[in-house]
Amino acid sequence: MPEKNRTDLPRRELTVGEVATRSGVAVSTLHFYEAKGLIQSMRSRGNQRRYPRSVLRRIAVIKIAQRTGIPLADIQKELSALPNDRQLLASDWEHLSAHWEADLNERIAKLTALRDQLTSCIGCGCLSMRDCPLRNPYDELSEKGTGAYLIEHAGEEQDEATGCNEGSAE
Amino acid sequence: MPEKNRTDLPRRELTVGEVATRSGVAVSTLHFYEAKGLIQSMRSRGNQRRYPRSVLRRIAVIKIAQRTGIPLADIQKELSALPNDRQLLASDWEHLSAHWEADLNERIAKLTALRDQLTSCIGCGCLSMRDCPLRNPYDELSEKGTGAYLIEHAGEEQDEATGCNEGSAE
DNA sequence: ATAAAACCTCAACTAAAGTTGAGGTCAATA
DNA sequence: TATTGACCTCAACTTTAGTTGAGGTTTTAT
Repeated sequence: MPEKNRTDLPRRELTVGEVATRSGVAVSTLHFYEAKGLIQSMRSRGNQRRYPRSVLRRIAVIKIAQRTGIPLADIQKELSALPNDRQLLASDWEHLSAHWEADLNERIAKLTALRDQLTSCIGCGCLSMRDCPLRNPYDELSEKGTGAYLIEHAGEEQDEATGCNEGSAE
Repeated sequence: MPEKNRTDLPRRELTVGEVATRSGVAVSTLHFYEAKGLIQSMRSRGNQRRYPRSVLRRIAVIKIAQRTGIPLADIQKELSALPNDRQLLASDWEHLSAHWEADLNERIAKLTALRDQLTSCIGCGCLSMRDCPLRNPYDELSEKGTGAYLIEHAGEEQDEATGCNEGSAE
């Protein structure tokens, strides 16, 4: 029966193991987050990690951001760009969460648009390069300049001009 | 000026390069997809890949599925589980797209729930393990039995019972 | 016939987000 | 005090979705 009282003074610093169980992330992940600059730790004389309780809040924020689909590198940037850099204030949370909410909304809008196109194309199945909205992802295009549009439309004139519902006309 | 007429008989088999430009994916990606069993090719006497035109439709379907967030391995499974396995019929598309639509809807619902929680928590920021809906992702839980719930709630009684809006109470 | 463009294979590399293991140290308890 | 569980570092491995490069062959056009 490990993880016992451990001199349970009301408010001590936490060990990695304690942070791990209380936050629900693995010890190796805490090491990893530290290496990536997402969290910091103090060390005991014996070089073991010791965390202030505020790290739990920080990890909670990281996990929420991840759920919204933000990559760790971006989370790190935003956390470290905070005025103070260490403690997460309520105002920080307000700032971050508002930002992430906007991000989430964008991704939801994108997926919803895709879903609607898919819905309207289920009965069709033409996938025509010219006519099918599924084949013309302009939104993708504007979000990153891959040049996909130009590539996808090269040779368009004489190719793939299949009518709707032709099945497998090969 | 490469990629010229190349004996432009009305309907020939396509080379990798042609498939690449017409589908908008790189040649290396076509190799990769073939290695993963997502597409197949015939070979010329000189061992070069030759594709039937139907491969363009197949790639279109793969790309759409990817946009919805389906991993390639799953796409491969679904494509290879098709009655016929080679040509994509309109009925196949109907089947696949209906399935993916359901999948998409689920993901949209999840993100929307998260967004709503985020919205309601922006002004709060308590992130309380006990009270904050953002900290209790039951949906995640039911989708994969990570045991996150139990871990996240271990030691709940005496810890992290922070009230709302306490800022950084460290 | 020959040069250039396109193609081939195979191995190695990339990025993200971690996990696993080896070899060794620290700390709390019996 | 000794043991055991927790901890340390560092390197290597995992997965997904590809990309890059080396070294060599095939096609096509001139």
